[in-house]
Amino acid sequence: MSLEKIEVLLREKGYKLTEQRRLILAILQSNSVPHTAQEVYDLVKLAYSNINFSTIYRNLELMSELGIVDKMNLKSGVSHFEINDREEHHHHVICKGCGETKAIDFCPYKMINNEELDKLGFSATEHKFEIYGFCNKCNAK
Amino acid sequence: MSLEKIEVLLREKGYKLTEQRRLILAILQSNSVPHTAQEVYDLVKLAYSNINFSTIYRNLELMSELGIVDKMNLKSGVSHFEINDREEHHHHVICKGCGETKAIDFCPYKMINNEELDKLGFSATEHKFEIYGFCNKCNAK
DNA sequence: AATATAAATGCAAATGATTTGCAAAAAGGA
DNA sequence: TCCTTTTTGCAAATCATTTGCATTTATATT
Ligand SMILES: [Mn+2]
Ligand SMILES: [Mn+2]
Ligand SMILES: [Zn+2]
Ligand SMILES: [Zn+2]
Repeated sequence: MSLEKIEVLLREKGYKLTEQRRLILAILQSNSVPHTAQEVYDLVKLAYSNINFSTIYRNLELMSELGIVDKMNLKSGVSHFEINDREEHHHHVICKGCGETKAIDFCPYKMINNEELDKLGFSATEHKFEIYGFCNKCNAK
Repeated sequence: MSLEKIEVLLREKGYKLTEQRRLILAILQSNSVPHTAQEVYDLVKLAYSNINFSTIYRNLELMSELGIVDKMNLKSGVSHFEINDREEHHHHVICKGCGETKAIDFCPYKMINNEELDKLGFSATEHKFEIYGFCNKCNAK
């Protein structure tokens, strides 16, 4: 999603595009991998030393409600946030050594047959698929 | 896994099968769905009112390291623990209304072709797959 | 440009889940 | 029974995240 599109989306709902929001988005857009709130905070702080943690959290939360970012609970229990660029969602491979993540294109949800869910009387809204392991760097050690 | 097997497994590693551990296991075995530490605590407390939270946490953690229970981070960020009965692992459907979970047999990992992971230079150790939505009860409301 | 109003921020304190240090208690073997 | 090691309960600490509130900022209106 382009910054312009995001701005429109915010405006529509009565939200404003502040400097802080711009910076948070810039971070997320520059490297499209999942970041923790802490990581976003540290990086934003370089350009805007007065930034506060609650601003980071409030905005990541807001943007994830608006669908601008994806919020995900990886193994650790700490939330990770990633910009929602592509029109197709994707899943990840996560290194337990260094934390590096890579996108994978395979989506298991497309494989599942809806009868199985119907049988359970369940209407699905979302799903999560992640593979954990070690990247080649961490494997070598 | 039977209680006897579990006891052997603990003993082998120099651990003891205490009353508290027995009770925690009994809870997890009686209803084989994911429970939070809080839920386990509340239920154990009925039979052993002096039980402490740290005992619950320490043991759930230990048992998950030993593979006796599965520890999972569902959407909420609160850890859930489930006994590791079956010899085949399984995945879950989780109701966002009432929190009820149901097992599903479909495992996406079996579908993925290893070339894709090899290309990423990644050696996989585990994976997570969950479907979120609403059960028929919660849907009706 | 000055003013008005709602939204956003920084700060400090609260929260909730989980972890830790430590002294006392319990388990199991000698 | 005695000894050694593990386990427990308790209280306090930690870590991520959230909240209340006074102040500041963004933007629309005059
Ligand atoms: Mn991604
Ligand atoms: Mn299950
Ligand atoms: Zn998918
Ligand atoms: Zn699987």
